[in-house]
Amino acid sequence: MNKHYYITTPIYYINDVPHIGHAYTTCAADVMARYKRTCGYEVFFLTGVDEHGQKAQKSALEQGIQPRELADRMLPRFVDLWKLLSITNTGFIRTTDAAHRKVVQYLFEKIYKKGDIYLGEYEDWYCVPCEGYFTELQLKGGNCPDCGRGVERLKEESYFFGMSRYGEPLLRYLEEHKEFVMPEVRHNEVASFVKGGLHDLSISRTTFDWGIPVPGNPRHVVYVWFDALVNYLTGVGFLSDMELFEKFWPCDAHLIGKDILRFHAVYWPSFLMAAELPLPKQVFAHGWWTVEGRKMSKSLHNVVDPVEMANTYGVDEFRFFLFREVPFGLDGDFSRDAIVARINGDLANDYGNLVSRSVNMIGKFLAGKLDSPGPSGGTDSHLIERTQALLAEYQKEMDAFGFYKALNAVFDLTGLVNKYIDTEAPWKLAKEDPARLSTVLYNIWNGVRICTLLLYPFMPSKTASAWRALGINRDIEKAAFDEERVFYHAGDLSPIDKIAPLFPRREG
RNA sequence: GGCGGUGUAGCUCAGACGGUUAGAGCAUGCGGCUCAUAUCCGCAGUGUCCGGGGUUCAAUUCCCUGCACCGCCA
Repeated sequence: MNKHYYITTPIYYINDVPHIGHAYTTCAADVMARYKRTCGYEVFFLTGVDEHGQKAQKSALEQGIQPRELADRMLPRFVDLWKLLSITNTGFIRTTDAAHRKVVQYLFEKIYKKGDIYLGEYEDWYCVPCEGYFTELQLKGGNCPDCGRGVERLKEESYFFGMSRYGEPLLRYLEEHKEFVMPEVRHNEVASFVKGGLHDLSISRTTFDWGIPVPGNPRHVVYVWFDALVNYLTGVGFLSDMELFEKFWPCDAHLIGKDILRFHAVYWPSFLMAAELPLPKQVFAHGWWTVEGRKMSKSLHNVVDPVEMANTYGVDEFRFFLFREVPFGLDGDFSRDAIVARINGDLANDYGNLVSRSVNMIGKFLAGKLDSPGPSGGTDSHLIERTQALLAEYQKEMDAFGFYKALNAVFDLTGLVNKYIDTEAPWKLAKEDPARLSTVLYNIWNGVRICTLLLYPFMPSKTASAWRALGINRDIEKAAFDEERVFYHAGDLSPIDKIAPLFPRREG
């Protein structure tokens, strides 16, 4: 196999309780991973957890346990969630992995020896919960501009990364690679930030020790972001399995929330340039979810729990909603009304009902067995041509993380097939024209099959049921896009009979 | 304060290198079918395309300006 695709999520902070935002990024990566597999790519899909840092150390201390033990306890929250949400990651990294420590130290040392890391002194206002320094100007009323809590004056010896000298090369890279940061708004933000000039970056801490020690100076631990970003290398075998690494690096896409754009689009490429490693092809920053029109926050008690959503509405329905409701990259609003409307409208009425009526007609009118098609007429060609056009659109959008538009194309297709059924009226043909009937049902079967194929990355389990109901014995997870995209007559189908409603309608 | 974006049907949004009746989905109303999860298909709408000015034979689409909201930075 020579087509490779490497996609990542951020590593999630072990202290966090997983919410819709975590689920969003990870599901997006999963949708892309599944899609790329159907397109014949060998996919490496990495996610994981970030365990280091002052905040985790503090929590552990409060609970009277070691930070590592805290991490062990919290880990299942993420691992179990990904299992629940049908996530097909092929790699999972913990920043406490020995292999990771080795990579972080290796790179630190390499960049140090090169002269891009030097020892200096850092002084500024520091917010402990946010683990961030702020300048006098950034403070809001003397407090942390992010969380509003108090800050303390801190001075520490620190290693600095000479990021200032990477401003120019980075700017050039941004100009030559318009797709490096997506969507375009984010690209512009990054470019204007870099144009403003980059400062050297403090990349070690001495105020706590829960982290990776700086090689040769264990009083320092490596700054969390240096530690965290490097996971993208460790996770594909850098140093430990260079064959794997060579196959997948540079990364095709880092998926992130827009809040961590700067780390990924400025710091990370600078680190990589300093380490003389190729830069990732794309950083894609998606938007935030509000809840019933309001910002999601602990204090408002409106944090959306993905486990509850999956249990209440179904895993596939939840996944689908995330990408159907809002263009990927923009902010969106989550509400129970909205997800119910999507389930009833798109899934029950449009797609689900289409599957039901199609399967049922083949069962009822053809005794469950499809014949090869007879001569085609104008409506048939129209159906086939439009389907191919929509497929092309779907593919173009999927390749660029245009999930929303890709799904629009899918629902244009369900509309097209529903309309074809209406105009051809197989229930009449059953009485009047059996030859034409088998051609029409053959076309319908193909249309529904293609809808199902296109929905598979979003709803792996429901589409697998539909696939089986269509009589297909092959596993939908192994379906090859290029084989399945055409109308064909399959000789090896199981009898097609009935299907229980895939998506029962819900009360508001 | 600097840079960037957005403002179009009740709601969410698409769109026009300037040019005949400005679009889609949802919601609403009416009609049709009966294979199907009372589902599907068709029809009907409604809009000072944010305000003001300019360029032009012609602007909602281009330019300037004002207002509102949003993002990034300081």
